[in-house]
Amino acid sequence: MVQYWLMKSEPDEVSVDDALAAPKATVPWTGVRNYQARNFMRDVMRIDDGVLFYHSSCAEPGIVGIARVASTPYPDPTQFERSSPYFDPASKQESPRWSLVDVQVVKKTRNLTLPEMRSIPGLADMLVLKKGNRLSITPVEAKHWRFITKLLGA
DNA sequence: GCCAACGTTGGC
DNA sequence: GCCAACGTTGGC
Repeated sequence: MVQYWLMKSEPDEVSVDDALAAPKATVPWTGVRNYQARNFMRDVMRIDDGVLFYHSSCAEPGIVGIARVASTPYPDPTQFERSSPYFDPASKQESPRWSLVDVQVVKKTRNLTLPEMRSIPGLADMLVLKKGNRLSITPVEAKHWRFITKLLGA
């Protein structure tokens, strides 16, 4: 069964435009260092799951594109790169701690901003809007996916 | 830059 | 296993 996700990226690191410019509009979702988010990628996601591409930690946080899960999980290479900010000295090649999936942008949309999302009653119970939420990957209910993709004409 | 909220670490 | 201290996220 296809599931839906919201995945946060800091546009200073990888924006939706950066992803679109990549080969096949596909980027490895590097840098996740939270176990819950990792478990979603490693254990739950399937190829073709729907993804809301979200810009965080920026001037106008919001959903900026529709994407899809484009690979099965594999070890995040940055955990082994000594020069990377995501280097994890405790992770071993033979038992990698951090996994990721590839994400392919299907369509860039207008920015459905965080304030606009908060203003829509039908979206109020989205996990990403819950107070104190810091999780960079959250599951999205089918009703929310349908509402948002329709709203964005995607 | 501030700070609320939450996750992780490590001593005990 | 508890929990204080610390670090990070991310909106504002």
